[in-house]
Amino acid sequence: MKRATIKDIAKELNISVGTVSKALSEKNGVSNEMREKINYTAKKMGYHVNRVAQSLSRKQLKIGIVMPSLWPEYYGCLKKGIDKFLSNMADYNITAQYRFVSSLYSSTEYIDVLDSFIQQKMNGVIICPAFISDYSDHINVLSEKNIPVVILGSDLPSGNRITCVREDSCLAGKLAAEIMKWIVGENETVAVFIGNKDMSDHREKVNGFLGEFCSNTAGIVNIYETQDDPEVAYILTKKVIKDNPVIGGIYVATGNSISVCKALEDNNCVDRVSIIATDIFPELAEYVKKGVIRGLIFQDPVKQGKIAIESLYRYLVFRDPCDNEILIRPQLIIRNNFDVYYSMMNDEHDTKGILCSESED
Amino acid sequence: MKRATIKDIAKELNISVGTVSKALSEKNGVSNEMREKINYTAKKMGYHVNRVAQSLSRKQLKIGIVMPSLWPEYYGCLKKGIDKFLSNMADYNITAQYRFVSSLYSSTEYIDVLDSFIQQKMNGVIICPAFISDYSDHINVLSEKNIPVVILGSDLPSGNRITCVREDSCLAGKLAAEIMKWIVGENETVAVFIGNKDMSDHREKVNGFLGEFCSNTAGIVNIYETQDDPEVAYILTKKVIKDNPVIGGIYVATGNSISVCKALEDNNCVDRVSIIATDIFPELAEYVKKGVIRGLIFQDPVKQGKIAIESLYRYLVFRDPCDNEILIRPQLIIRNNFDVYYSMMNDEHDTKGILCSESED
DNA sequence: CTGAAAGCGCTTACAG
DNA sequence: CTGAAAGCGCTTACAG
Repeated sequence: MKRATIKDIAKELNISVGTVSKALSEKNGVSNEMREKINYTAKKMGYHVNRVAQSLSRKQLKIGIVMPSLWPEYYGCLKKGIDKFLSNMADYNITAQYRFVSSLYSSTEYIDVLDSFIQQKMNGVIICPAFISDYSDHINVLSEKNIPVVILGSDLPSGNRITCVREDSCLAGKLAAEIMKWIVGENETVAVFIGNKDMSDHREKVNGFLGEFCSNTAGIVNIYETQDDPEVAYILTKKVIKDNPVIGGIYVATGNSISVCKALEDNNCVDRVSIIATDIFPELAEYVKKGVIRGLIFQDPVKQGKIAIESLYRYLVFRDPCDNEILIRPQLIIRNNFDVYYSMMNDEHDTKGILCSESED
Repeated sequence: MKRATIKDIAKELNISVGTVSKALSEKNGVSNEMREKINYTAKKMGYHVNRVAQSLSRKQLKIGIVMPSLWPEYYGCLKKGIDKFLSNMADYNITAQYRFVSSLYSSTEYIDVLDSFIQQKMNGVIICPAFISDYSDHINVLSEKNIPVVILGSDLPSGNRITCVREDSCLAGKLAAEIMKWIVGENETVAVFIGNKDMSDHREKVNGFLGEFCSNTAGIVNIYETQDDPEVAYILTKKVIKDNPVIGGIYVATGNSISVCKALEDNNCVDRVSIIATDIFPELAEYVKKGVIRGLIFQDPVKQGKIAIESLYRYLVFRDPCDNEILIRPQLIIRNNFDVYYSMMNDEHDTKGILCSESED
């Protein structure tokens, strides 16, 4: 009935609990022979470490986190997820230090921060990459020093990390396409707006969308880059609806849906063209209600942050192996459930202590 | 920097930690004067109890759970959610006892179980109601003995419970209707299948659906009872498609979607009639792929179970207040994301320890 | 390499 | 009503 403890193992083998503890947590200072005996007995007795007792007694875990200070709408959500985990785990003897880099295009800042994390003997590190990313060597330095690294938000081309947590972009594109097919007429065309064709997750969304949308129809699709600039998105929308008289829908796979909606309104096209948007912003509510935006693909960045630090914690404390990549599944939002998701995002009381995980299972 | 502990409070007031502990956990045996001084000082020092230390030292929490043994597809999911929480919280010194009642229509079995829970001095109780429910007096007996009760799955008409965790049926109906409007043609009619018109959550789904579907169209809708019987659902479908030559969709708000799909196939109507189904079953996969089922409203019963026991635990240990009712928001599933949800449900490795909650926030 | 001891922050019988 | 002490299951300097 009662679970076996290290005390039970120690008694069984007539040794001290300290030795058992050291062996089981893979520390040095135990002979191989002893270690094997202990592991064998632990397995035999069905021993599982008690995490509660463990976190009460071990010394504090130090996590370093680095992210851009720009784009708070996005990176702020990742941070919110991390903070949420941290506050839930406040009793678990874990502490985190944020460092913010000011440029999206420079990697020297990242390198400096990473160095300081090494000097501070952080137990683990989370990196939210910006655009340019040629510091994979430095990630390898961390991993050589046995400091595990989790990449969060979007992946890096290389570097030795334990996992990368990001959205399932391809599925996002597919879902958008599946809905789009229901909404647009048979002979209408469709446009896709993304930020940048060179970014892998943007490309994945497009590929997902095209694969699904064109699967059993002859849907004609054009792809446009907004550079994640609202003004570009506005002008582009105007141009697209002028150039394509039979356009029926736009999939805005990036954050500029508000400008797109405005442009549609200003040109009296809201009845003709439907929008599938990405993620939730306060300003979207109005367009969702009006039916200009017919659906949203929500890629829960808060959840991404939560999962990232949870994975790191589990790796550090339980030596839990990580999948090479953790993809967060996008959620489908339409008019009627917009409110619940929206209030979920803004709810302050959701910071109250929470116990049991929503790791993607 | 370091958080205040009861030791700090005791030192500050020159008293023993035992007294501080007793006062803070609202136990007897502390003078009012002392209690107030301690509470004041605790607040002043920003004290928060360390839940980790607490659960290591307190005696084991005993939870009693009673549910029907019938309908394992449904109640089994609620149980799975509870079990998931329990396994995540295995180190938290908490134990549960399940009791199963064999009839959906008798309340004497419930009363017997509840009595035995009282005798066993359970710290808290979870009740999953069946159909007949005239044991609210007994729920009040529990609450008089300071045994908190959580109702799970569907609510009871009365009785003093701390909360009830169930699906948001009205929203489920609304979502089904919003999608249905996209799918069916302007002049087509629609049918709704529910289990029983007398059950409040079934009625709520219908009301949600009607309110949304008829809002800005002249959609004609007929409501049918399947009695949750696959054969009835099959016959009914046959009848409905015969009687309504222009029917375009059926919202199956109950668990019989497989029979409905079969009936459509057997009568060569899959191209004419689209289904919006409820919840995920293995047998649905085929019909989702084929496009017979165009959308599913998933009301995560596993999550309901998880949230129910989490709420009870939090109430017991932290005295966290509960909302009178906790409604789980339904998720929208279409062809492209069916697989992720399906695998999520069946995944065994998701029972591995998990830390941080998905309580509805 | 191994062990004895102190400690993490709390609760809980048991004395006084 | 209050306090001293043992204990929950583990880790970690420190001796030997």
